[in-house]
Formats: sequence, C-alpha cells, structure tokens
Amino acid sequence: MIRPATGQGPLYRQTRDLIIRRIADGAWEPGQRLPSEWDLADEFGVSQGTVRKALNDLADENMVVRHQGRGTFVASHTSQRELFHFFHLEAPGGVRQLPVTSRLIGVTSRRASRNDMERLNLSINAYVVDIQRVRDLGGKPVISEHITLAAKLFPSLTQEDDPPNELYQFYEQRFGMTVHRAVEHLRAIAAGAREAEHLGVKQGTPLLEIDRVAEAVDGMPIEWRRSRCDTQNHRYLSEILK
Amino acid sequence: MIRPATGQGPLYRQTRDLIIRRIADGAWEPGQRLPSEWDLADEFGVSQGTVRKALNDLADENMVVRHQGRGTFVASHTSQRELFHFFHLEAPGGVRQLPVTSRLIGVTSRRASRNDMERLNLSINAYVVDIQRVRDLGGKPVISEHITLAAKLFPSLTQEDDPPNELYQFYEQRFGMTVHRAVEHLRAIAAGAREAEHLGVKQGTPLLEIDRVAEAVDGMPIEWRRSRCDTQNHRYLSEILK
DNA sequence: TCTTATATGTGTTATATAGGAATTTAAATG
DNA sequence: CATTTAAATTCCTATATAACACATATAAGA
Repeated sequence: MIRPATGQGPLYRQTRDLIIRRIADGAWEPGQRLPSEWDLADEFGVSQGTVRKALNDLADENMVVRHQGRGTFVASHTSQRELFHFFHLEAPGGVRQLPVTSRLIGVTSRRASRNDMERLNLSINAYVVDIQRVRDLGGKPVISEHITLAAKLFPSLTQEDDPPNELYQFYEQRFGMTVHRAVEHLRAIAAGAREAEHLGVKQGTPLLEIDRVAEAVDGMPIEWRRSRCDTQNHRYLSEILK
Repeated sequence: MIRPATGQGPLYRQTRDLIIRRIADGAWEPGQRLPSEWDLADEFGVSQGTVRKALNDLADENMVVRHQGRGTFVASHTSQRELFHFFHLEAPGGVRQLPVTSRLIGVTSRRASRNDMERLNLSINAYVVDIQRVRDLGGKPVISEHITLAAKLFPSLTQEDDPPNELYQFYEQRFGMTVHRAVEHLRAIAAGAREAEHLGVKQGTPLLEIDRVAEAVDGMPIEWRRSRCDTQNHRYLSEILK
C-alpha cells in the first residue's frame, strides 16, 4: 500500500500520475491489462471511487481503454480506431482508407541538423535515421513522406527492417516507443522535382504539406515527419470540438 | 419534478440530453447561469450525483463552463479561448493571433445551389446569403473567405449589418445561433484570378483551402465557409489527441 | 463432445454522506 | 459610508454501498 508521496493536488490526480508513470516506464505495456479498480485502490491506499475517476480521466485522454466485464487495458496502436486517429486523409464522400501499399525509397543515417535538434529535442552531435517512402491511396501514389527519428531511441533500425506501413505499431512493438500525441502544421506548397516524380504530377502542382512532430506519453518528441500530399482526390479532415 | 420520459439509456445521459434540449431551444441562453446541481436534481427527479455527472460530461463537450463557487454557465463564443478554438492559422514560432482587420467584399442573397443544399441541409427553393471578405494577419491579406448561410436562419442579414470579424459571436448574439462543432476539409489548390487579386499573390500560387461546415448544438448545419489561405508565412495547426 | 447453466470477476450506474474550496451575499463594525 | 467578518451558496473531492451489465471461466447435463 503506497500513499502518494507527492501530496500535491487532489488524490485522483496523484493516482492518475502514478499510473501514467508506470505506463511511461513500461511496467505496464501496451495492450496489457491493468489490475482491477479494487486492487489498484488497495495498492495506492485510496478508495475504489478515486481510482475509478483516475482511470476514467486516463480513458478520456486515450491512455487506457476500458471494457465492461473485461478490464482496463493500456492503449496501443493496434486497433483500427487508433490507427485512423493519426491518419486524416479521406477520399471524397467521406471514405477513409489506410494506405495498404507503399514504396520504400530508403532508410539512411546521418548527423542531426539544426532543425532535427529543435524538433526532436536532441543534443548536438546526435544521430538521426531518415525514412523516405511514397504511400498509395486507391492504387495511386498520394503521399511523399520523409520521416526523421532519433537514432538513440531506435537503435539498429536499417533498411533491412523493412518498416511496415503502420509505423506507430512498429515503433511500439519493436522499440517500446508509444506515440500518444502529435502536432501537425499544414501549408500549401508547390511540388518540386522529387515530389513530381514520386507522385506523378507536374512540377509546381499545389501539394498539402503536413509537418508533424509526434510525442510519447510523457511528452518527449519521438518522430518528425513531413508528408507532401496530392489533394487532387483526397482531403485532410479536421474536426473541431468534441 | 420531471422524470425523463424517454427512458432510454442511463439516467445521467437522459439528464444530459434534457439539458442540451433546453440550451438548443434557447430556454437557457449562452452566458446564462444554470440552476444549481441540487435544484436540477430536484427538478429532474434524480440524485445530485447524477446531475453532476451530466454537467461534467457537458463541460467536457464544451457545452457548459463550470466555476467552483459561482455556478454552471452555458458556453458562449465570448472568451478568447473559445475564439481560438475555431481559428487554426498561426505564424511561425507558434504565435497565434486573430485577424483584427478584414475587408468586406460584399453580402449578397440568392437561391441555394445544389452544393448549398447538401452542405446546409436545405430544401429546394431555399435562399442563402453569401458573405465574402478578405482577412488580414500581420498587416497583410492572408485569407480570402466565402461564407454561405441559410437565409431562413439569418433573417434580414444584409451588407448594412457590417458583419464583424468574429462572426460566431455575431451569430450567437444577433441570431441566437450558437456554433458548437465544425468539420473542416483541407486541400491545396492553385490561386485563381480572384484570390490572386485579394491576397496579392501570383495566379497559380499554392493556397490552402479550408472547407468548413459549422453545426449548432443539436447538429444542425449553420454555416458553410471556404477559406483560401496564403501559407507563405502561416501554418494551419492541428493537434491530434488530447 | 458439445451445449447449457452457474459462478466469478470486472466495469457501470445510481445514490448517499461529509467535508473542503471558491465565490457571493449579508451582516456587523468602525 | 467603507471595511471587515460571517454566513450562505455552489461546485469539488473523497468515500461508501448496492444493484446492474458484460465477459469469461467452470461445472453440469445431454
């Protein structure tokens, strides 16, 4: 029985923070079932109701998933719903489909640039891994993607790994890095020579550039991704407010 | 004392729905204070805890705002925070500023087109009002905007009204229409003659087009807006996950 | 063996009680 | 009248209890 040591803020908040720490530390892994409300209450020395509020808050934050009769589970990137959460392109008519095929251009390693250091919160002289690929939607190349990772967090990641389409699932299962939150900055740009070739459009064609930084549960930046999308037949969906 | 008549789903959900109806009907207006938890419990014939859960859920959905010691209030579009919620363009460095100046091109009326009818859920032969304007950011024209409203919901709206920059506040106070949710579809397009003139860019310059349909509390579409943005110096911000 | 009950574990809903914290209102005091 | 103090109001936190709903494992019966 552990009394929250911090003593700051309401009990349910401290309880929530304790649970988050365990998830961030990997003590409870994605997909794993947490102890029952009563067991957690016993362990943390609070009432079941307090644990319940903490768990419900965590569910609201998509940190855990709760199923009546089954238990409470650490959220993972396996469910279809979770996958779509990070993929916002849809075809006209609201049809939303994940890319099933993609062409890997290459996986390379290099010293971090100034930009890399800023985005990924890296120290000087750190190394990064670049993944470049082209993703298809509806049988046509639509997204030209450049992904940058801190080499330290993704050790021994090379082209031989053949990164699958669903990278976040891959990060989680292979490297124990769970993406929890992402911030995207969008703008319109003109297709350069590379994008024109990758996407089969003319140079100068307007493309939607998505600049995304993805963070772990504890807020640490994990991935920097630039996606350049042909929005001739697809739209980026953004829903405001619950 | 009113027992929820529907009898469907949990009590707290029925209670929530009853409260929503009153807000949608205008019985409780934006900014107004709701009765206390105990009074509502009395009126609805449920316990205070059940009302509390309903109100907390509504607060999570940004329908109401709660203040300890003061009471629970119907959400309105007056607070700064609420305004930014529907404005996603930001300058580099994360500086976010609402447009303070805008140039009104015109306010006109016409028969609803096929597209209008689809987006705004209108019947045939309905009339719509068009508002066209150019919004400035950092002293330069950045957004060319075309807004379409159902004339029936916004009676006697003409150029003389001189619609202010913050339209949602205006809709709420002048017409009793509260925007609660919006869905945006983004794509990259090439600037046409009109946008080129409005925004001071060359024809063919890539622009970010935001196609937005805004809905009321009860889900009824209120406004259809197309914003074409010069993203030379600004980015559209999209945060994924709480 | 297969199907059907039964029991058990878990989260969900609903209620009640009690004290704390923030705010507003009313009263007392100078 | 101005200021301070006290009281009332309102939401917030924490706990407890009980019945219910859902899922799964176990046992009983055909």
